[in-house]
Formats: sequence, C-alpha cells, structure tokens
Amino acid sequence: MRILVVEDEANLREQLASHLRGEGYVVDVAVDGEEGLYYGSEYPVDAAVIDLGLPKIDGVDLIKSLRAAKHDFPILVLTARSHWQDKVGGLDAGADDYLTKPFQMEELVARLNALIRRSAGHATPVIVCAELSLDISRKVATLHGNPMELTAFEYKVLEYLMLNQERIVSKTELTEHLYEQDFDRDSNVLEVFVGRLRKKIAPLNLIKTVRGQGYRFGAASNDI
Amino acid sequence: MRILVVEDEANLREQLASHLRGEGYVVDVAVDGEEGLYYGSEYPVDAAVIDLGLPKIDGVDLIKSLRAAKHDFPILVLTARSHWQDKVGGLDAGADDYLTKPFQMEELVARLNALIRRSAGHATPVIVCAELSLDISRKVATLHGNPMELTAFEYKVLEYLMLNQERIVSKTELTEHLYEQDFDRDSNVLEVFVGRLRKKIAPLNLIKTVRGQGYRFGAASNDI
DNA sequence: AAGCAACTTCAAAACATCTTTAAAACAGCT
DNA sequence: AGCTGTTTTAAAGATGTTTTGAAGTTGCTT
Repeated sequence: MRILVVEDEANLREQLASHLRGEGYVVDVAVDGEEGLYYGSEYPVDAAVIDLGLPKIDGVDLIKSLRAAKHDFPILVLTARSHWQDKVGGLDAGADDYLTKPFQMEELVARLNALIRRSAGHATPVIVCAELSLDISRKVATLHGNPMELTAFEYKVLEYLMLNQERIVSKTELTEHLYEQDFDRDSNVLEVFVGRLRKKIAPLNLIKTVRGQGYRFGAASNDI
Repeated sequence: MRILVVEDEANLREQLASHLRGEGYVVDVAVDGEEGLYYGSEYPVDAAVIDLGLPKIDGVDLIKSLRAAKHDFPILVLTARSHWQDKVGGLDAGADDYLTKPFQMEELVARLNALIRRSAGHATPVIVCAELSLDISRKVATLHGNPMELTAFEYKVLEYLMLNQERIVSKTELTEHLYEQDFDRDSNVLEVFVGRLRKKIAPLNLIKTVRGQGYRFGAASNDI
C-alpha cells in the first residue's frame, strides 16, 4: 500500500515515513502542499496523511485541490491541539479522519489501516473469501482456521489482492502500490510471489490469471 | 485502436507509449507538431493525445491544422498546471478533452476510452447488440448473460466491429487500426479471427460478410 | 465450370506466464 | 561487527496459450 505523507516539519516527517515504512507501506513524502498535490496526482496512492499547517498551499486547500482533481483516496489530517478547530475545516474540505498532535504512531497506523480497508469497501478488519480470511489490523491470514505462515511480501501481495477482490489487478498496478518508484519493469518477482501464494493456499484456486491483463482474486467460478 | 501521441519530452513520451501499448492500443509517437501533423494525416488514427507545449508547430496550431484538414478523431490535450489557461485555447481549437499534468495513466486511459467510444456514437460504455454485449471499460463481452472467453486479439476485433456497427468495415481498415504498420498485407489472419469469433457467438449471425468489401456487424437482417 | 474471395483447419512460431534454482540482500543474534 | 538463517530477487528453462502462416476447401459470381 502506498501512503502519501505531507508534513513540513522535518523531524516528524522522517518519523512518519520511517515508521510507516516499518509497517510495510510504500511511502511518498512531500514537504509542502505543492509537492503534496504533485505526488497525489502523479502516483497511485492508497491514502494520505496531511498536516494542516503547511507552507505554500495550506493543508485545507491541498485537500480541496486533491478532491477537486477527483482523487478519492482516504485522507487523515493532523492538527495541533491548540488549533483543534482546524479539524472541522479539514473534514469539511474532504478529509476522512483526524488526529491531534501529539499522537501515538500506533494509533495513526491503526486509523490508516481502517481507512484503507473501508475505502476498499470492507467495513470490518477481517476479509473472508471461502476458507481463507485476512485480518488486516493484525496482518494475519488464516486458512481453514489455521494461521498461515506468510513472509512480509507474500502478505502484502495477498492483502492487495484481497482488498481488490473480483477486480482484475494488473502487474503494473501491483508494483506501483507495493514497491517504491524504482521498480524494474521486466522482473518476474510478482509471478514468483503469486506462485508461492498459490502453493500455500492450494487447493483453493482463488488467484486467477487473466492473460495479458493481470490477476483476479475471488471465489467466483465463472470467468469474467 | 490506433492512438497518436504527440509529446516532446522523451520521458513522458515513452511512458505514454508503453502504457498505451500495454492497454492494447496501437501507438504512433511524434516528437513535435510537424511530425504529429504528418502521422495524423497519414495514418487512420482513432484518437490523439497532444501536449500543448510543443516545439516547431505549437499544440494549438497542430490541432487547428488537423481540424482544417478535416480529421475528426477525438483529441485529448495535456497542459501544465501552471498554464491551465492553455486548455481553453486547446478546446477552442478543436480538442475534445484535457488533462492537466501531472496525471495518472489510469485516468488518461479511461478518458481516451470514453472519447473513442463517444466518437463512434455510443454514449455508454456498454454496447449491446441482440444477446451480445460489450463492456468497453472492463474489456469484457457477455453472451446471453455469460462472460465470454476471448483472447486479446479476438476482443480487439470484436470491439472494432461493434463500435462500427452496421457499417461495412474492410479488412484493410481493420488491419490499419489493429496492427502496427509493418503488417503482411496478404495474410488471412483476420479471416481466421473472424471465423473464431463467429464460432464463439454462434448461433447468432452478427458478423456478415460483404463479398469484396469487408465485414458488417449488426443484427439487421436486410442487406445493404 | 472457371476463377476468385472467403472460410477452415492445422501446426509452427511467438509470446506470456509459471517453476525452479541459486545468488544477493536482509534481519536477528552473539 | 560477524555469523546464521530467512526472505527477496534475478535468471533460465519449462509449460501452456495465442497468434500467425500455409495449404486445402467451400461457395459465390460470371
């Protein structure tokens, strides 16, 4: 999953970026609203964390611009406790949740997880498909009731596919959401991981390949 | 479908070309307005993507020249955000839609699809003919309510024929829109594909042969 | 019926995807 | 830091599907 962080204060910015990367997210960092608008328009981000007190373009204006440009990924705003009224402006402008500074990284991660999950159309933190279920908040997959042994990357691939069930997800889309920008276009890593996942969830045939287009996760038997 | 891309910046140009080819389009690339005018006049393109800040002939002039030469394929212009006023000039000159940089490839593809579809006279992304329907945006054909299994090329042929319903489409026209330039003129590939398509949509007789002229797709029983 | 255009069938070539393997990179430990 | 086991990546070959070329058949049109 790809997160855009827009924060002018260097210290907090780096802390956010490194903590989110530690959680397995791909992170784009922007130091001001202008850069934030650029990244938000250029890359397929899955969620954004935006500080409301930004130089150049104000946080609220950034959110308005992003929404005006029809970007509908969830946005979590950060506000200083002293300016808590700002949060109203942020939510009005189109943000989905807020957090007042100072805050715990764990809480930020939990809320971000929830936002991403809900934006993919899942109300609960557990996605179920046939005998396979995925607990997004605990990052655990369960097969026939037994927790699966997945490596970090295997989990990421499975999560992205399950969050986008029944939709064809191209290899390009997967790399863009799961890797930092410098992805080698003609590498077969994804095929290797899909292969491993298939082996681990066999005999369930949940990951279908749509030749020339990508992969589709789902229980549906009829082809699309 | 054949797309003309006119973009001077090498990086973006290659990105556009490779992404559109990945989507199954045939792509002609031009580095400046002069080349753009040449390709637009010489090849039967179905749509064009034109950057407004071009050397030699300016983007707006290129559009005017193309329109003056009676080329009526849809044109999508790209403008830098800082020069957003340009878009008005582009639209005035005869462009059909615009996108400000930076943008996401998915959006460009979606708009291009919509433009091509509408220029063929279809308002919605789903074209229906008897028991056969085609969802252009999802690239899926449905027969009697069941999704059909079509290969990439079978789909392309069917899409072109359905977008040009009731019109006689020659084999030359099909190859020019579906293949890159270097195509063996006296090959019978198209006949093979039409044959496969007919078999798959049988017993519906929607693809009629007009001897000596080409094929005509449609439910109409009376000959033209 | 001859001549031509379109159709069918089939197998080779081209291509996309999958599998296997081993090297490289990484994380955890001492 | 250096060692060890694990994860990720790159490369190469195997597999399976799609596309193409070729040869033969059908059937319209004159």
